[in-house]
Amino acid sequence: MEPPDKVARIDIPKKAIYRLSIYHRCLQKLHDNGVETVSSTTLARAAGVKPAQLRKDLAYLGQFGTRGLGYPVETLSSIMRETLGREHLQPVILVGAGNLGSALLRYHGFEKEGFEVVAAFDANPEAAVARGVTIPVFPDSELESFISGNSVKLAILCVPVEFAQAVVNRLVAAGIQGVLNFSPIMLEVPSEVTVNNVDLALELEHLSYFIR
Amino acid sequence: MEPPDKVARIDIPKKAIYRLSIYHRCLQKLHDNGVETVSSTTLARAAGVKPAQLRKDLAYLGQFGTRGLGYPVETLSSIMRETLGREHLQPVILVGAGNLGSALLRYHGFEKEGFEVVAAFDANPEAAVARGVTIPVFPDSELESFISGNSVKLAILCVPVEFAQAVVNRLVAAGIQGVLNFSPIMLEVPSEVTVNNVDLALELEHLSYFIR
DNA sequence: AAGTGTGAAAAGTTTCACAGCG
DNA sequence: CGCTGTGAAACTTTTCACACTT
Repeated sequence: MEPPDKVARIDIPKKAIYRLSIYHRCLQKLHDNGVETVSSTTLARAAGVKPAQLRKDLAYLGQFGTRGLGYPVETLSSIMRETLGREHLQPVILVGAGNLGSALLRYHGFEKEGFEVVAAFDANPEAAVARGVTIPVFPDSELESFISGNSVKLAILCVPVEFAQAVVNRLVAAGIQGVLNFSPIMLEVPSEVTVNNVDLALELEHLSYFIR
Repeated sequence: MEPPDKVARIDIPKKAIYRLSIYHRCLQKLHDNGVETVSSTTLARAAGVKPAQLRKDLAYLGQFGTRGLGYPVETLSSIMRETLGREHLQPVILVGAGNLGSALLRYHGFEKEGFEVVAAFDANPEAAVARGVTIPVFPDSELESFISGNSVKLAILCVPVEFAQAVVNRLVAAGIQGVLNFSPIMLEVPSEVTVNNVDLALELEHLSYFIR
């Protein structure tokens, strides 16, 4: 028995999904500038990809272009918002408001792109507040009740590496379905949960390979 | 005329290089625990990959395993340190000590993995110092002289998105060869310069696609 | 003339399966 | 026997080239 999954989603290649988010961002900028139509060549240049790849990626969403003219910015933008699951504002929680975690909270880089970080959790909430965090910081014992009470599905994980697996287990048990993990560790989660790793030291190490 | 490039480097697949860094980290941990030999199955599990892939990846470095036994932790570790360009401590600068930049400086996640952030640059150095940054923060006018004077090759870029391209142009002109870019923009650089993007909002957007 | 949509070729990556060595 | 090293197969992703539409 196949799950009654939402349309199309199954066949879009993983890497294409990343690019769709980039296109989405470019389209928003074009829309803000009053542009109504854009060609694959122009949008591809803005996104840093080849025109053919852009067209192939957009084709996963359906046929929205007009030959000889290009793509309608507004239409494409809302189709993508829907496909990417961004029609509704997603609440996000942050777990581990230490050095990095509290920095991300003050950074507000997520809010700018339309995500609302609604609460943070830490073993020591007072310390986080003292670091200048303005959103509510709760003791981590309240994690489970907050997640289920507020139907939170996304979490940003910034706890020290030795606690990461234990904490993610609790998050998953409480209903979290997507985790942005900043710990340098491969978390083990059930297959229905998605983990994205942001490993800063790894990125630097990768760079150091390419410098002569 | 081919450049007299260092051995092997040319044929290692891009994605394998990321994994080599992960293996390197796992090997260091094993070494700290006094383990002398490790099998592909064990190391693969620690790194979160399949044994066959691990063996294929390690084979890019040469033949170091002993059949029936496994790989020598110490030897492999130093081969990898060399291949990844980590024999010598690489100095790194950070440009843009605002909210995110100064947070990364206080985080010390890079130092833990053996990179030394030697200086930071900002249009307003005093503000960064006030944020509790302890390494020297210079006005950005001193970027060029510092980079060439100290042979810096790696930079972490945390300036606001509208300045990112202009700043990276200066970095490249001054001799920077690798950039860890936190701005949500595709930077244009000459092909001999490597840019790694860390786009936090993009990662969240990617997650929101996968949650039901 | 300009620009999309798409099959088919090419390139890149992962997995398999097993020969061969210690 | 256990475990590496690897050629070949399978799979995924990118690029090309051009028919087709406005």
